[in-house]
Amino acid sequence: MRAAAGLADRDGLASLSMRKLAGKLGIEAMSLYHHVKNKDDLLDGMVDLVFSEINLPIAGQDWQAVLQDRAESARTALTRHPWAISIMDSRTSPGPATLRHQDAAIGCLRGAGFSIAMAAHAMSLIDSYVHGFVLQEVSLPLDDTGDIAAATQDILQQQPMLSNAFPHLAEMAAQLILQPGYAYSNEFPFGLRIILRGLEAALVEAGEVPPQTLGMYPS
Amino acid sequence: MRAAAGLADRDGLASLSMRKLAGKLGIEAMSLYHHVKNKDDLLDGMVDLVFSEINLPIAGQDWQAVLQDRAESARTALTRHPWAISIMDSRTSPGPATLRHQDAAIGCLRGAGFSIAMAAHAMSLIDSYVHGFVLQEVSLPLDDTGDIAAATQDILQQQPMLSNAFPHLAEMAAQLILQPGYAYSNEFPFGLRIILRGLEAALVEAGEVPPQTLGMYPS
DNA sequence: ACCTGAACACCGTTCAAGT
DNA sequence: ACCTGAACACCGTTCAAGT
Repeated sequence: MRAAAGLADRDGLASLSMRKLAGKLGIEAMSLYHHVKNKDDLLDGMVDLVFSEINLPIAGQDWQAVLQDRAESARTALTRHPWAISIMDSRTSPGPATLRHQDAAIGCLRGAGFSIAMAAHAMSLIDSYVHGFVLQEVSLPLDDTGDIAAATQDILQQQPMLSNAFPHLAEMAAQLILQPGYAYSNEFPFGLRIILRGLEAALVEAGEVPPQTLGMYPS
Repeated sequence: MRAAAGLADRDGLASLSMRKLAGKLGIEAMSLYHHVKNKDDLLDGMVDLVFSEINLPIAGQDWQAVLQDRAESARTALTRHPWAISIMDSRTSPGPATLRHQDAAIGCLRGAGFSIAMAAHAMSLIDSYVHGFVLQEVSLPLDDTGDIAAATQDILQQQPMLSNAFPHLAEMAAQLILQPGYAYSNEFPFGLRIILRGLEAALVEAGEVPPQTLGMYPS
């Protein structure tokens, strides 16, 4: 699994083949089938390996800290293995690390007073945001220095009419994206903060957390 | 493009090949290369086709209605073509429908008083949520009736120890997911509402919308 | 139990040749 | 301009055979 993840990290998921993986391990391709059922089974294992790199939520911490650390840690692991996000949700048989992680997260929320339904709401919202953000982040056309400006300028220069046809996109490109120091990654905390605050408000509305404890969670 | 999307809708993206697409069109595989540069070019066109099915935001509407309709319409189009979400963000050359859509959305936000930075924040947050939600939604192991209960029970029964090792997952499965009538799709509005409310609050904090107009947007 | 070579049914794409 | 057949360098996987 580690060898497979390493190859996918370096060359991309598309160029990971049973033959190349075997080559890296110094064996023949067919020998792999004694350790995994098929390539799908290999991908299952690789995804579970990534999940094992995400911080395990710690019971007893306040729920906002748990969700924030979980979101940031998941994002770190998923950007370290850019191939993971495109296959993790479509794996139908979750591995042990995946199950352990989800169970711990739900446990923290339940311990903090979340109802089952509200915990499901919260997990869906956070996971959707994190997965969707990473999905966009890992597929940005960055150059070697991690800069998006060059690629953006390429698109704009391919069609000089573009600035006229799409004035708002052109404005955003010129005044924000092409500015030195802009990085899409920095958009992450804004959305995460809005989501955590929103969950806090929803909890109070649902009467699942006493309003007077709100002061505990600086926002 | 329409033929390619139809094949991918029916048989999945993995089984879409240049040879099969040509067969469906009654020509030889190599003839396709006179209409697209390569398979990547074909995928670009397919993604742009999906974008063309998303409602174009209408200038002048209030921004919450625009963002909500955009989110729901995007989700509809993306679930109609389940293969799209896995490739749409990694396309590096956006097509005309894609650019037109993004430009119109930014225009609506700018017209409603959003700064450029805040519009970028809002687009990133909404798109991350919608894409991430659909990414999870389209890869759920649903049976023919669209029910997830069977698959969930399969996982639980594969490992009877599972309920002991992962009590919170087991509880959520038994008391929520396996209940008749539960559908993951119904989680969508909860997160969307939290995000729209949060953006409203962020706008007011940033002084980009006068607080007294808040009454216009029922939440 | 673990590994191997040959083979099968596929891929995307190039190229020279047709109309 | 548009299409075609043969060919090349790949795939995942099966199977019978080895140690």
